[in-house]
Amino acid sequence: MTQAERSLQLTNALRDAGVRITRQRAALLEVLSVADDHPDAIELHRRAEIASPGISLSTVYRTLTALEEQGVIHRHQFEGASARFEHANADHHDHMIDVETGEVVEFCSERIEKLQAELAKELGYEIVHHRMELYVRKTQN
Amino acid sequence: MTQAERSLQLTNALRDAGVRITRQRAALLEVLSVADDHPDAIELHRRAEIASPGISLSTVYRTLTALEEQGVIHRHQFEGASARFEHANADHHDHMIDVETGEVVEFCSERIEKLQAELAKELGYEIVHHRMELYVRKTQN
DNA sequence: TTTCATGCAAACGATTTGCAGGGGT
DNA sequence: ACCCCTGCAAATCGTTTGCATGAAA
Repeated sequence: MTQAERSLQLTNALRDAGVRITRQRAALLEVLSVADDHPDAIELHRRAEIASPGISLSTVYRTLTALEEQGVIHRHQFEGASARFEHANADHHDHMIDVETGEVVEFCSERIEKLQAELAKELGYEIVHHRMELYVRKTQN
Repeated sequence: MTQAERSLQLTNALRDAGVRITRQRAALLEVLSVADDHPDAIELHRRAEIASPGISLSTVYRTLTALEEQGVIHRHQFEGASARFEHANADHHDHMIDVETGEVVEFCSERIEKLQAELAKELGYEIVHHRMELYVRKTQN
């Protein structure tokens, strides 16, 4: 499936869910699908203005909330920073945040996930979702 | 060592670090050392008012920041909630948050910690600190 | 043509801060 | 005495919301 097909499929699904695809929303969807980093609302606003000049910050926030509710994007609240977003089409993963640069690296560990589930079960719980963030620094040499 | 001795030792250490022990701070330290839950600033303010009537919320916030800087307490930013605090005299642990009740359960896994360190190392990082939160629900039956 | 979405400005809630007076040490 | 700490009120910052207008469907 090409990128254009995937994009069309997504907008159709959103329309079916009652989410109107306006110029502003199309711009944000494009910006999000292209992004390979984890931008915050302000940065997304900046990027969306290129395709949709005059788009307001409230629209950005409202759209991000709507897309999150539809499961199209994920919202992350890293320490001491405003919320950062990413497209949800990748597999589940967790994050390492470079404390010097703010750069985010994705990683995944089946083994950790399994241990988490076991620990929860032992205490009589099931996991609804989890958050695991490693605040890291580049090792010398 | 008795509780009273531990408390005296702590206030002496704080004084040595240049942190004056005022009536308000003593009240907060007492409230924090007695708490077996993870209260937020508003709740701590409420509790501190018993020992120190009229204590202001700003003083609570300022003191919490100071105590955190001294390593006396830990600050947790769980999802969709204001910061919650706990005394730092226990061993390292992570948290499960019951999404229905907001109740917090502490847990610890050497194995997970080890895996985290390995994963970071593989990517050329060392862990400064981490955050692992399991948002859970009581299992039926 | 009926909603739902937008832009603007104002509201929000948690937390921080400037200032003048008070209290540890 | 010195200067840090307090209470108050106002400021901050990211985010949300009320409202009148505009545009998907």
